[in-house]
This record gives sequence, C-alpha cells and structure tokens, in this order.
Amino acid sequence: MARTLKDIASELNVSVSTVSRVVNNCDNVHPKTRKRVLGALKKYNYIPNQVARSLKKNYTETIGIIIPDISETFFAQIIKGIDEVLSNRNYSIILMDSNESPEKEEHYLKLMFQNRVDSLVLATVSKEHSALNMYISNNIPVVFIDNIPNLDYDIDCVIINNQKASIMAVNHLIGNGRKDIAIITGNPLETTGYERLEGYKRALRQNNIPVNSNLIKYGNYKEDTGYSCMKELIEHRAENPFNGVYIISEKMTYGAIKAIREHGLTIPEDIALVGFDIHDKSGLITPGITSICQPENDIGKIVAELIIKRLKEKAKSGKVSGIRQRIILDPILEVKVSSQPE
Amino acid sequence: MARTLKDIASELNVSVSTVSRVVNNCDNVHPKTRKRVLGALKKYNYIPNQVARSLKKNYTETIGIIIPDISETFFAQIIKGIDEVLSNRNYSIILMDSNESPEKEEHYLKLMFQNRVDSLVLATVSKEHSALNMYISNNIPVVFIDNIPNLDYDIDCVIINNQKASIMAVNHLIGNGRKDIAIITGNPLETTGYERLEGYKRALRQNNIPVNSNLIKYGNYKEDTGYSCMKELIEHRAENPFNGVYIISEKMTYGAIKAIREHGLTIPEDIALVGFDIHDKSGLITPGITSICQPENDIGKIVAELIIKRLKEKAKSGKVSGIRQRIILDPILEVKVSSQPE
DNA sequence: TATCTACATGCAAACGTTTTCAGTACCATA
DNA sequence: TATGGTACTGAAAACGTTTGCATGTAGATA
Repeated sequence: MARTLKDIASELNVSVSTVSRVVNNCDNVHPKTRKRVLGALKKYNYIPNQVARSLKKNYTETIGIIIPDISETFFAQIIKGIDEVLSNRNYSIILMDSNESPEKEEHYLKLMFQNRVDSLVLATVSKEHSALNMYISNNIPVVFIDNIPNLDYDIDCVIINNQKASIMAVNHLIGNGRKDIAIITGNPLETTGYERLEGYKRALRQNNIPVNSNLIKYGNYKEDTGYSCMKELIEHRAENPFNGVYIISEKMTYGAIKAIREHGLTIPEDIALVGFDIHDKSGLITPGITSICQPENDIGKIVAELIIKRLKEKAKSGKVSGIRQRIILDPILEVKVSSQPE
Repeated sequence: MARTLKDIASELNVSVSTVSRVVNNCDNVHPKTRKRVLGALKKYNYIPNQVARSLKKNYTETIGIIIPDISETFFAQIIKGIDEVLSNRNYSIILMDSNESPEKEEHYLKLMFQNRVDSLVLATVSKEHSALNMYISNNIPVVFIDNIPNLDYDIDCVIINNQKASIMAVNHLIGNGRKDIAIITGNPLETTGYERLEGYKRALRQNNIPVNSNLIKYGNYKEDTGYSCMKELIEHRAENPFNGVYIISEKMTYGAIKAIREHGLTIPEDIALVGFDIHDKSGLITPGITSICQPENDIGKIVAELIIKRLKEKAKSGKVSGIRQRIILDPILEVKVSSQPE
C-alpha cells in the first residue's frame, strides 16, 4: 500500500511536485497527467499526511478546547456547536478536560501549545494566566467562554449578559409575589460570580427591596455547596425569612433542591426557585424547574466563526489584528412550575 | 522570543543535536553544557514543536475518539475516564462527534487518519466499515466501545455484558411481582440491540414466562421512539396487558415516561419500569428511576490501558500483535422507586 | 610518554509535505 | 522562420525535529 507522495510519484514516473499539485487541486497540471495521478491516488487510497503538511505550512488545522468538565451539558453543547461549524472546514478539535483543576489547566495549556493548535478556546478555572503569554506572543488567537479572567490586555470572549440573567430571574420571582429572595452565587472574585450577584442586587434595588446580606450565600458551583448553602439559609429562616431563591449554577441548583426537600419544604409553595442551566427537555423533574438558560449552541457557533475570522486576519496580515471582541448574548428564562405564585 | 532548537543552539554556540539531547533528557551530555542549555531553554520558554517531532518519530502522541453524541453523559464520562489515564502520559485527544450520522462518521474516520492519530476509539453508528481498512492495514489499533460491528476479523472492544444486563433487569421486575413485561429495544441487527433483546427473552424463559412478541417494540435509541413505542404498548393494553417495562436506552426511557404520564398511568403502580443509563445522582426525578447503569469511568480507563498496551506492542515489534480482546464488564442495577411492587 | 577507552559533541540525513524557481516544449503570431 | 508567450513539469530547499555516525578530547592505564 503506497503511502506517500513519493510512492505515487515514482509509480507514475512523475515528480512529487506534480502529485502534490493534483492532491491540492492546483492549476497548471495537464488534464491527462491529472487523470493518471488521480487514478493512482484512488488506487492506493492515498490520504495526505497532515503532520508533514502542518510542519511545512506552519498551521495545523487544529483548534484546542480546554474546559473544566465535559460531563456538564453546558460545555458539551458548546462543543457540539463549535464542531458543527469547524468540521465543515476540515478543522479538528483537540479536547482537554481540566476537571476544575488550575494545575491541570496550566499543564494542558502547555500541551496544547506543544501541539501547535491554531487557536484556543478556554473556559478557565484559574486566577493565574501567565501561561497564556505564549499564545499571545505567538499570535495564536484565544477565545474565552463562560468566565473572563482579569487581564491587562484585551481578549476575545463569548459569554452571556450575566447581570441581565439575574435581573430576569429576580424580576420574575418578584412578579410572582416573592419579595424576600435569597441567592446562592459563585466566587465574587470571578467575573461570572460577580456579575450575577450584581444583577441580583440591581434588580432588588430597582424594586425598592433592600438587599439583605444574610440572604447571600457563596458556593463554588458544585452540588455539595448548593446543598450546604441552602441548608444554612433554611436553618436561619426564623431571623432571615425568605420565600424565593435564585441559584446561579446547575449543580448547585440540584444540591439546593435536595436540601429543601430534606427539610420537608415544598417548591414552589414554601420557596419559589429559579435555577441555572437546567436541561430537562423531557420534563422529568417535578416540579419543573424554572431556569436561566444559555444558548449553548449559538455560543459554540459564534466562537467558531470568531476563530475563523481571526485566522483569516492572521493569514492575511501575519498578525491577529482587529479589535478584540466581547460578544455578549442574551440569557433565556424558561418558566416552569418551581417559581409559580403560592 | 526564541522558538526552535536552532535558535537556542546558535545562541549558545552549540549544535542543535546537543540541545535536542538536553530537551529529551538523553545521557552523554556534559553536566556543564546541560546546565547552560537548560538555562537558555527556560529563559526563552522553549516548548518543543510536536508537529516536527511527530513527523520524525512517526507517531503523534494523539488518539482519536469518534462518538455519536458528546452530550450523552454516557460518552462524556467515558471520555473523562480515557483522559484521566492518557493525559498523564502526555497524550492528547482529538474528539469528533458524528451526531449519529454514518456519513459524518466516515468523513471523520478519514480526517482522523489524515491527522495520523496513534490509535482510534470508535462508537460506531454505521453498518459499513470499509473505511476502517486503512487503520487495520496501517497497524493503527482500534478499540470499539458501546457497539460492536460485524467484521470478519478480530477487534478490540470494551463493552458491557448486555445479555446479563437484561437478565438483571427482567429478573428484578419478576422478583417484584411483575409477570407481563414489555421491552423497548434497539435495532436487533446491531449487537447492542440484539444482545439486550436476547437477554430479555432468556430471563423470561428461565422463569417459565412465555415471550409475547406483541410486547416487544423496536426503537432507535432516541427519545421520540421511546415515546411512540410506549404509546403503542399502552394503546394495545387491552389485548396485550403488561405491568412492567424495560427500556434499553436513556433517551428512550425519558420518552417512555412521558407517554406513560400523558396516559394518566402511574409508575410503579400501573407500570413498573427499569431504564438504562439513567444518571440522576441528585435524585431529582420522581419517582426515582430504577436503571441499568454502565461503569463509564472504568470503561474509559480500560480503553486507555488497552491502547497503551497495543502501542507498546507496536513499538516493540513494529506490529499490533497479540490476540484482540473483548473486554466485557458487568452492568449495574440501581434500584429506586420506579420498579417497586404495587 | 604512548595507547586506549569512554565520554562529549557535531554533522548530516531523514521524516512527508509545499512552493519557488527554472527550465522545457509547444503553439500562435508576425 | 524567428519570436514570444503560455502551459506544464521537475529540482531542490525548507519546515523543526531526531539520531546514527564520525570526530575530538580528556583521563586512565601500561
């Protein structure tokens, strides 16, 4: 089985260049020659060696994705969106799952660079982003999703309007007659956690409801902290009563519901609840959970388009030029039963 | 910013070979030289070019994974398992999502080969596997998961004992007092669908219950067919009564539950139900769904270990030798409420 | 001191492509 | 027939590594 251009070339007594030109559909090769070569390519089932090609052309047609947890539907759907757009253009995706670990993330940043990905999509879990310097200084476009780090240079990112998400959630609860609304949020030092908390406060103020700091609990996005935060809230219910709660991550929402049930309280009668990123298309969870949702598929597609744009720029001018973009999408409020009036 | 071995070498007035030897930790380089080189590598933050390395060494330290749907927890968890093992060894994963399309799968098989992955993990959705020939004839180890194709040569695969899974499910229902048990299965021309159906029949026979072909429905693993199959079953309930059902995929289980609810029937009182691959760690679905579960994380790890083994063989003898393995794991029955006695 | 060994280093080829450059052959035009 | 242009082809360098081989040098031994 012939494997390389050289094999095909010597088989046909033509030069490697000619075969290469046929493979790449260049002009200036005689129709007759082209036909012969195409025949041989098919006969030997030739498939080009992308590794050699990449070395020569100085790009790999590969993009890297580093995310904290592929088993979260949110990230899986984003990847599907990216894949949809990129696979048509023969790009391949190298995927790494940092498992919420900053150390692993840093290791993967190096490994991705070593693989010379053309571009990187990053949902960071780290506070420290010096490893990104090699991407920046080598003109490799980076796109952030989900969480934006605090950097002193501009970056591309595709996120949702987190303040707006909270405002929608809180206004919805207020509209359904709840005034005492608790929040379980994330780390306020990260943009995601910060913005969602800010939106919550803004919505309360706009409705002339005082912000009660005892009703603000900080978790880490994972299920157990959702559980413990809700437990605390319930146990101090006498001093700090509340009849609505807004939880800013999928897993924390699950934990919180568990805690509410364990305390024998009912949703929405005792506590009206709005969650985040709840995917229950088949309506199996009862009561149905009202939730802020993100347009994952759109995010993925937009990320892919942005990357393509950046790579085109780079191909043209040699640099990633253009002003970096913060693309901010609108969240969606999916209303179900968990937030209904008493 | 120096980028290549050459840059570092000329900076220090040593040869490229010497720098390469330091990078790769070879012996026979003078401690003093090594120190100088290490200093420069650090100073310039050198990261080797995997593309060039791959071309020379004829392997890429890359493995390909093609699956039908990354948003299914089952596949996501397998990938996490593979990643856990492989990332320690500096392997990278190239992921492609065939989106249940045989055409896309075939395209991806070519693209993966073009990328010269060292090994391939495939959850196939196709009946046609000629595209695999290039892997076989080029000695690239392939591991099947989830579904085994009918090939005339031996293949490596890691799956669960599907007959046993069905036997566990059906015996459980019988033990809980159900005798008239329906099944919603997959395409019996695929091993997965076939084996799960066979197990169902065997379990009934072992319990001296006649197999009623009117209680066997064939879906395609997706939600809507679960729904329609269950609807059919319910509508012919007068002629073919049943009080238990076993459904062999996650999404079909959801669809079936939806249909049962729409008909005003209750689980488990009217119909006791055992599903498949239901991941509801937080117990949000009520009633809790009894389900056959697969040890995804183990599957992933075993797949990774198998690949490593094959690649070692290949490195030694130049061929993927050794007898191909069918590694068959035990399914797990997670008992919750949906299958309880009346 | 002469010889031998072991260590340290560099040279150059090779991996499979792409692409520039130069060259050849052919055809049309004047 | 001479001239010019066009269409086609091939040689060779380059991409950034690894590695076999040759070479050189230093220390040890006789």
